[in-house]
Amino acid sequence: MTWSTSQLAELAGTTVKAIRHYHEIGLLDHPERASNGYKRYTTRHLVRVLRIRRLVDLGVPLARIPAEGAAEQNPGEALRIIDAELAASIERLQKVRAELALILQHDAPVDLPPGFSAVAGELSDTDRALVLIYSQVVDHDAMDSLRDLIARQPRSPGDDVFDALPEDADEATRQALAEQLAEEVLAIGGGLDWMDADTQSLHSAARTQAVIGSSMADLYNRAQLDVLVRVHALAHRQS
Amino acid sequence: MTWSTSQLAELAGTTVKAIRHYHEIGLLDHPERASNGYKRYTTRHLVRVLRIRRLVDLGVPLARIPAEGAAEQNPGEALRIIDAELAASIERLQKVRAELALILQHDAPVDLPPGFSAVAGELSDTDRALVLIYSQVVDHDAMDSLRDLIARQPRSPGDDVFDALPEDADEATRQALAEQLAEEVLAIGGGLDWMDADTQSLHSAARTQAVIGSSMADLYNRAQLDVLVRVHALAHRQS
DNA sequence: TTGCTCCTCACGTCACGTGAGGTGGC
DNA sequence: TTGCTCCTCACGTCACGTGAGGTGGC
Repeated sequence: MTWSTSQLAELAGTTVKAIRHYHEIGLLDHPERASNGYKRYTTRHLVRVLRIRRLVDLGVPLARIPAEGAAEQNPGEALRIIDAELAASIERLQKVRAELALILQHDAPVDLPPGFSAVAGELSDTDRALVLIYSQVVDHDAMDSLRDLIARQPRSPGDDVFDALPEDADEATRQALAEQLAEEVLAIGGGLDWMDADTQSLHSAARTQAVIGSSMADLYNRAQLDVLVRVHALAHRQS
Repeated sequence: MTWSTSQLAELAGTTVKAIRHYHEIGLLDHPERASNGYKRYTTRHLVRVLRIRRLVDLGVPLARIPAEGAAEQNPGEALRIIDAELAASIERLQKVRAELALILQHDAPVDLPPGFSAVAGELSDTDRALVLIYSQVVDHDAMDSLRDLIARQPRSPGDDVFDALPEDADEATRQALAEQLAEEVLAIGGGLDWMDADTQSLHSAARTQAVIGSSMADLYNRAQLDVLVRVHALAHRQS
C-alpha cells in the first residue's frame, strides 16, 4: 500500500507543505513515482515523518534532527538543553502574563515600565514618557523608589495646572504654582530627590544626566521647566 | 541632544537593526540628518522606540502596533487576546516539558507516542514504529489500552526470538515460537485484542485496517507475519 | 595612517504558507 | 466536460541578523 503526499500528510498529522519541506532540506527520502509522476509513499516514509513530527513536537529544531538511519545516539543531553530552554520560555511568558494582569486590572496604559501600572493614574502623558526614559538609565532600586514616591504623592490640582501650563505663563503664575507644588513636595518628604547618591546609573553618571536633562528639556515647555527649577530651589531652601 | 542609531539602540535596550526595521515598516519616523548623513535621533524618537519595545515585550506583534500619535484607544481587548494566547502557549510548553521529563526519567527513545516512555523497554525498534502508526489511526482510549497491555506483558525470551526471526525460519521453529507466544498472551488475557469493537478509528475502519495491515506487512518479515497469524489462531482457539 | 563608526543595499533565518500555472484521474 | 487532486516553481511570512562594500571622524 502506498500513499499520496496529501494522504501521507493526513496520516502523519501534518501538511503537504511540511512533507515537501522535509524533502527540500534532505530530512526525508524521495519516494518512487507512479507513471503519472505522482509520489508513492510507503510505510518507511510514514514512520520517518512520524519520528520527525515527534521530535518537532518535543521542540527539536529540524536542523538538529539526525538523518534517517543515523546511529541511535542517546539524545539525553540535547533533550536536557531543550528542557532548560522551555523552562526559560515558560518563565518569561509567565512574567509577561503577570504584567498583563496588572495592566488589565488597573486599566492602565501600556507605555509604562513594568510594575508601574498601579500608579498609572497619577501620571500625565509626559510623565509616562519620562518614566520610560528613567527606566533605561537608572537601576531597578531607583525605579522602585520612584514608584513608591509616586504612590505616596497622589495627583493634586497643582499637577493639573502644571500639565496644562502654557509656554508663555507669566511670572506670577509660575511662582504661585511653584510655591504650591513645593509645599506638596515637602509634605511628603524627599520629593524631588528620589534619585540620590546611591542611585546606580546604567551608563556613566554624565551620560545619565545628559539623557534625563535633554529629555526634560524636550518634554516640558519653558514655563514648566522654570517652575520645576523654582520648586527645586524652594524645596531645598525649606529642608 | 541627539543620538546616533547605535546610541538610540543602546538607550532603548535594542539593536541597530531593530531600529532600522521599525523605519522600514513605517513604525518609526525618519530623523533629521547631520551634514555627513548620520542620523540624529531626538527624545521623541527615543520615547517612540521605548513604547514600541514595551508593546513587543508584552507580546504585541509589530503589525498591530498603532502609528505614532494614533488615538489612544484602550487596548484592553487586544491585551486579553494576547493573554489568552500566552496562557495557551504556556500550557503547551508545560505539556512538552512533562513529556521530556518522562523520557529523561526512563532514558526512553523519543520515537514513541506521548505517554509510552515508561513501557519503552518492552518494545523493539519495529514495535515502536508500529505503535507510532497506531497512534495516528486509533483514538486515545485505544492507545491507553495498548499501553496498559504492554505494561502487563513484559518482554519474554520469546519476544527476542521473534524480533530476530529470520525470513526463512523453518516450519518447526515458527510453530514452536507461536505456541510459546500464544501461551504468554493467554496468561495475560485479552492479549491480541486490545483493539476491540469500541475502538474508535480516526479514519474509516477500512482505512485504519489497511494502514495497520500494510504497515505490519512492511515492518515484519514473512516468517514473523506467519508466526503472528499462528499466535492469533492459537489464542482464539483457547479462549 | 589606523581603528572605529556610520551608511545603504542585498540576502539569510526558521518552518513552513500561499498562490500561480499546468496536468492527471474519474 | 467538471471538479478534484497532483505536480513544480516562486515568493511571502515574522522580526530582525549577517555580511558586503563604501565613507566619515578623530
